[in-house]
Amino acid sequence: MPGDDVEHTPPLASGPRPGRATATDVAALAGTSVSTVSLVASGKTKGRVSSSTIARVASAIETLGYVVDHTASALARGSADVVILVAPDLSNPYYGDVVRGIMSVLGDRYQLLLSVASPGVQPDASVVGRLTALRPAGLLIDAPSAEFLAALPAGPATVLLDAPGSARGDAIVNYDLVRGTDDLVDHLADQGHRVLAYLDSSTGTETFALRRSLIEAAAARRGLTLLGGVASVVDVSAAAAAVTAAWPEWRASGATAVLCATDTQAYGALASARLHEIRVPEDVAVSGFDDLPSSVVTAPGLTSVALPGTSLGRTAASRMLELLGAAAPPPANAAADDDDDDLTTRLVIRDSTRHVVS
Amino acid sequence: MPGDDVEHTPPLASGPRPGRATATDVAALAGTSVSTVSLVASGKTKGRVSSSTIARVASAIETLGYVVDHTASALARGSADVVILVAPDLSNPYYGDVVRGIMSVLGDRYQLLLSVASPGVQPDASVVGRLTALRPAGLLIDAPSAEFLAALPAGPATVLLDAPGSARGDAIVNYDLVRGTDDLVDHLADQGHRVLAYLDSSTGTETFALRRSLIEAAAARRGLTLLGGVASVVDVSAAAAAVTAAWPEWRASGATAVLCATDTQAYGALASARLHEIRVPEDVAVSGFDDLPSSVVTAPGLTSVALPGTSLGRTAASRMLELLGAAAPPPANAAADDDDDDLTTRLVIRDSTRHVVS
DNA sequence: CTGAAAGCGCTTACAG
DNA sequence: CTGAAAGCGCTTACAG
Repeated sequence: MPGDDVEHTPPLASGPRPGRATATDVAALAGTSVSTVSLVASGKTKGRVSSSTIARVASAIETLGYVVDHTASALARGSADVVILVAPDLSNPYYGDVVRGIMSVLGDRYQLLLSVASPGVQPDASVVGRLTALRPAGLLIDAPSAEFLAALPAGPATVLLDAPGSARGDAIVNYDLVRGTDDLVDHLADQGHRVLAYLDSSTGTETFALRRSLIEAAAARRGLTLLGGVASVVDVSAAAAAVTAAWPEWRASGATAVLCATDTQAYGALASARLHEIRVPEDVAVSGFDDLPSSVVTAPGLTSVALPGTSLGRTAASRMLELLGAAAPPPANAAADDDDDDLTTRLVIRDSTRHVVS
Repeated sequence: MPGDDVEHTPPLASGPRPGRATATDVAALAGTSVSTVSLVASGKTKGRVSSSTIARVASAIETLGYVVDHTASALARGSADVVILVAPDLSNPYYGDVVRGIMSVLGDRYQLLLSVASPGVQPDASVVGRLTALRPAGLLIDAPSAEFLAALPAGPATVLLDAPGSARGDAIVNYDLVRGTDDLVDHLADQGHRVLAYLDSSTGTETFALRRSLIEAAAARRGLTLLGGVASVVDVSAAAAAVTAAWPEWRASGATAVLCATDTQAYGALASARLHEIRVPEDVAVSGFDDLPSSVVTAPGLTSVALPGTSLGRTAASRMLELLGAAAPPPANAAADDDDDDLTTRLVIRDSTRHVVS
């Protein structure tokens, strides 16, 4: 009789083991080997385990609350079910959207590990070493600098987010920034602005270089003058200080609009304007990028190029699942072709630019 | 001659090994055993390894760019150098501060892994299982619900953040909310308000229950009426909708001030007021909690109870290092006693409440 | 279909 | 001071 040759399982009288149940515990309870437990736990039973054994093991797993030890599994398989997101900064609420998009696609299959740098500082090579020591299955790199990319190891699957201009062999997911920036400059030109000032981000990531050059191109197309050379980190106070310092020169050059690389910096511009009794939009128009939730309630409401962060996250995560050979969750709408998510940026016009320059 | 008995190291002619160098590689290069490499790599050489051996191994480590494999190390030691932060939501920029504070204290010693739930949803027991399968050295739980705490495993070191009312044996780091809420209610009472409306968070975490009860207590102390029962998730639009719906009743009850559980919800209140042409602060005063960076530039500027998020993160991380037996970095100012960081909340008064009710 | 065995790369007593 | 060996808990050929 099958089952008779099973040694009497160690008396459970000794109480639940301190700590987690192991595959050995499950095997003992189910009367099988650890190999079989592993097969069942990882779902690789197709044509290899009888259904009665599967049932027995499954119930033992259930009873003991067994969860595969991630560390041991990672060591044995050579890589962990962990995807690491490297992002420059978390204080920008915009990243919350990206993270949410990523997690919605990754689901339970992979853990998302976050590696954040200090504001304005890019993670360096030593970070990369410690990161890969965790044996991640994949690396998601948001808004990287060129130096950081150069230090990246070749090992794990890598997807770059918001990294225009990177020519590595990696998968890259970028916003379509052209639409939003063109619309922004067109809108300002239509309002009668002739001289625009640009507050850049000093973070030194490619996405900001692209934003600047797209605005330059659009300004040239419309015959507008663009004043550059001013930058700050992505922080309200720092941006306010930079704007305050730049103001005399901008004024002298006849600038009537301040375009900022991020909404956060635009908040600084608004604060600086308020402080110096410069009226927005009457004296100067102000715009940003990101369309943060709070941009609805600033004084005045902030015109902004909206970046679809959740779409970026979802698309990047889907790409990652492809690279990892895991099936991406089926798209909700079968109409879409490859990308279900629209990465087009979109201009949101609010009162901060609603004034016609005479 | 020491070193002569070293087998000629495998010909490097075959090129750098694909993948990372292992302790075995280092041992071969240095002419020692893996045991010794392990000792040197982890700095446990005190009285166990000769300085010449240390030097040899160190240089081999340098040469090969050896980094201890985190996974294997975690398996051998029983726990990983990973600290997991469980937070309800990342879209609130306030969490950026907390994360920054935590990382500044954890430094290179531990990796911070982030587990975020969907907005308004608490992570449940299955999350806990997968979390502990990673063998984290510690768990940092921010703003947990009672149910979540009940599902927590006893294993890893745990520090609760912003979890008033939790009576587990865990280390808990809380804000001192009394000061900020008392000042808020006093301020409103001084301005002549007699009936206050409260927009609660529907997230169901303890910190919000405490905020409400502290406001209730302060209102009672000052003889004010507090209207409750209205709540929304922490989201601008949701809050706006909730306020819009509540407005008739609040008006009828004579409320002249709307206190919100978060700045984000206060933004919604501002947006709703603007939409319905209710003037702030003339018709109604509005306040929040968090003092987000953008609260400086809302229209009008938002009065808010500032929560020192960075301090919370730093303090919690220090507590964690204590629990883990790792020395916390020495406090910058030796004056402080136990806590270097001030967790006192502070009322920041802006225009949204600057109107005397007649 | 099933299990014994080797191996993932470390760490840690333990014996020299 | 140093190294051989066992073990962490899995996974995966491999042989039945």
